[in-house]
Amino acid sequence: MSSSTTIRQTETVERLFAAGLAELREVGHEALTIRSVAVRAGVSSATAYTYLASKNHLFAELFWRHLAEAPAVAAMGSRVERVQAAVRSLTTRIAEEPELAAAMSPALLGSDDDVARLRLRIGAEFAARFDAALGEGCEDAVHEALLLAFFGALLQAGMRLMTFDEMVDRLAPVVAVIVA
Amino acid sequence: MSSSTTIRQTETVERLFAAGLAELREVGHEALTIRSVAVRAGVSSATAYTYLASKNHLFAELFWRHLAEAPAVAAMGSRVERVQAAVRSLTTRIAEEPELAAAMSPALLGSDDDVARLRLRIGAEFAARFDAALGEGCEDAVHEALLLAFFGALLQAGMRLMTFDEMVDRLAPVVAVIVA
DNA sequence: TTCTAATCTGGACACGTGTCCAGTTCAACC
DNA sequence: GGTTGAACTGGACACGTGTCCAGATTAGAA
Repeated sequence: MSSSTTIRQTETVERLFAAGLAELREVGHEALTIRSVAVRAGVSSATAYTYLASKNHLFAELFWRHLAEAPAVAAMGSRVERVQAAVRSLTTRIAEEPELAAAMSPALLGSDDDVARLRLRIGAEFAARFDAALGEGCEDAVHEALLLAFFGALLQAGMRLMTFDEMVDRLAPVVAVIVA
Repeated sequence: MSSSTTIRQTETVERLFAAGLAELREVGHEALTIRSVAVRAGVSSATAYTYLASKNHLFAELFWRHLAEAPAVAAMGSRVERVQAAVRSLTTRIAEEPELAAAMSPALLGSDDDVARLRLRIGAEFAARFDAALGEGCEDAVHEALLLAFFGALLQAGMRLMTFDEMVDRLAPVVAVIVA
């Protein structure tokens, strides 16, 4: 695989992800099909399937890319404040793309290898951010509790038991209980 | 709908759920199809679809029925101990049916009305059990934190980031942090 | 026994999924 | 400018989903 062909492939992949996001915003994750994404990207469906293992893989990748852009938070204030800031940064970022947020929960439960890889990365990203916010000398159980509560909130939002916008407010007192 | 016809319908439904569980245990939730469940129940697929809105609905219903059988815990010991006992009761019950546990997470994220109704019931069941274990005079945030952490653990197990068997041990210290 | 109304059947339908492959186009290198 | 090999195409495939409906079966009431 020479470098130039890699460039070509990369362009195709990027076109597919861009088309995927546009399609997702426009028709939602239920109505989106790989083939409709392929059409929008100006590519045959066979090509789409060589880069997108599945709908779940597409959503997981889009979510990961979106999430990675959430701003890091300043290392100032009390421990509780830092953690709350980290939570706020992540949740508001997620809430920016409601359709992506809705698509993400079921997608990340998929059993594709590509999805498995991405959810590890995503989990690690959450853990790293909470780690940074908690700072040195913090019980493992606190870190774990925080992570689980955050995942739980994601799940509840995915189940529509709360909205992604509500997450920030619901999590603030929870963070206080856990970190204090 | 006279009472006798209701009996007939009930029998059909029960046969479907029983066949669903047997099929689930045998081939797993990926390979299971509504039609294979129908065959096993000795019923046409058209009939199956009149009672099972979807695969997700089947899994959600089976999970709910299974969960409701988790033993209630005695109202003795410290608050932390009671909550840990409640968590243990639920998680061990869930772990008894690994395939059902694996099927449940994606299923509960479905958008059918039937699924939505069931997940409310299931969420309420969790909440009620934690409520009973926590007893009087407990901050809302603690209750909320507990519930979110439990949901989070379910999600992580669904994602195969941990096994359902590990849940009990991982949650014990988390409960201690939250309730203490 | 006969009628009636609900239940169940079988099989077709439109649709999406993900796979496959023979054949075409493209970009780079000689 | 031709050759080469990767990337792309188009279109068929087998399969599962969930819907539909005309007709056969069934159970119970008259």
